[in-house]
Amino acid sequence: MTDLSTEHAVAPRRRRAPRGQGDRLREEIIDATERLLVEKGDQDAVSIRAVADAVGVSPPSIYLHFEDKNELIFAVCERHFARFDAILQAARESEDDPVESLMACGRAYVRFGLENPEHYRILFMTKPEQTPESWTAEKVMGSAAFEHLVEAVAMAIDSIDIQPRPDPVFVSISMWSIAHGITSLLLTHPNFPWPDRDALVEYVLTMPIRGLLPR
Amino acid sequence: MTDLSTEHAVAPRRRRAPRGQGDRLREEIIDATERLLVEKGDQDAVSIRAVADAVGVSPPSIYLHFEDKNELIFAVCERHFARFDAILQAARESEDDPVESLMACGRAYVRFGLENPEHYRILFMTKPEQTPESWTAEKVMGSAAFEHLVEAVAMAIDSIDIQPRPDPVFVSISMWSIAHGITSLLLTHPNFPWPDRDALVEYVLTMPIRGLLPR
DNA sequence: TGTACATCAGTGAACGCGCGTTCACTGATGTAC
DNA sequence: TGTACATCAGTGAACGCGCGTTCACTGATGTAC
Repeated sequence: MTDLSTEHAVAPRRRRAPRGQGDRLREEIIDATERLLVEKGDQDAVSIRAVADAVGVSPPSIYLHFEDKNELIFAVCERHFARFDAILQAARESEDDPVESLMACGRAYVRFGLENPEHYRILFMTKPEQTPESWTAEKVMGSAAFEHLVEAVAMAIDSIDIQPRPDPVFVSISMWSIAHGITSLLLTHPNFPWPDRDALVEYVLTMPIRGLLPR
Repeated sequence: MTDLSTEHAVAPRRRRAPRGQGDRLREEIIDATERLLVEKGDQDAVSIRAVADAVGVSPPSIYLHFEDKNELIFAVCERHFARFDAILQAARESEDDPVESLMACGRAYVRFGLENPEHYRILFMTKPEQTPESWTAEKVMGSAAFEHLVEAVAMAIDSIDIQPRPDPVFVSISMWSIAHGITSLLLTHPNFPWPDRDALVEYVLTMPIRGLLPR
């Protein structure tokens, strides 16, 4: 470590981008922000100055590429939400049986949250006012991720042929809230004497489906 | 409104407490903090200065009664957690049938969260490091509230006589996580196009119990 | 009944901090002539 | 081939802000004599 008085990592001064490639800095800024977010584990600890230091650039340079801090965080969110969706899709396709496929989604959801706590926090646990503008519910609702979930639920429902056929959107939302419940509690109360984590996840994830089965 | 330049409400300067009743200020401070918390709807917006202004006292006076800000927030938490437990207990006793009694608990839980969003946030949605010291999981786990839940679950289980008898603690935790899931999602995503809220709550709360019933 | 004094419940002013953001600028690089 | 110039990717220094907390203090109130 060669830094003298600063608390956070300071990258060596970055070389200026060649003409016409000013946008390269934009990507570097997003990368650094995401890295900081993970390292510090706290959205509030990620300041414009810290990001600038991590990139090896001066604070005002950030403003060449982002309107304000909000927009920067938003960019990070978008990128990670896409990754989140990709992971869920991969899990879904890993199983042939529709019900198993749905369960795989659920497990992947919880795992994503536990492995990316700070991203999960920003995506799903941040109060509305603190969320970057335009990162609204419509965004989530209209997102590929949510559509994919509804699809998976619909296929599971059809495969076990329940009468009367429940609304896949309603069941999807229930599943989402249940997966979110266990994920967020595990994140906020890591020291709680949880029972076996996998068993718990398995149990609660099964519920919305099992509840639908005929008696 | 007669305040001139300050943003938040400033109480008239408070009259000094008579000899031997210095502790009266302590209660007034907790009251004011709680009021501010609800008004501002943001834990971070509650500053020592704002609290002092709300009470009608100078900032250093706070330190006569609390070690630091952390301890002040902690005091507010404790008080509210007790209230929370009382509400759940009342709900539980409002029904005779054990299963109905448990459901009443669940509904009361969700309602408490929605009606006291900022308190709920502090109690259950704050990251471990931000939580006041000693407001640990052991606190929650050992709390009256949790014991009461386990009791209610055990009674419900026994009343419907499931074989083999599931672990009431395990089921309690599942119920908690499910109630928490729907509560916290409703809080963080108020603009999401939720289906009928009561139906949703009813549906997810039923799950952990229905899942236990014999096929 | 009067007064010196200890105690108690506070206060006023200042500390150092890190923050988001703005402003006027600089200096390397490519281009026109 | 040489040079003036516009453009572009940045920079340095400063702004005002609100924060938690500390320090030396004040002045009303009850008590001892």
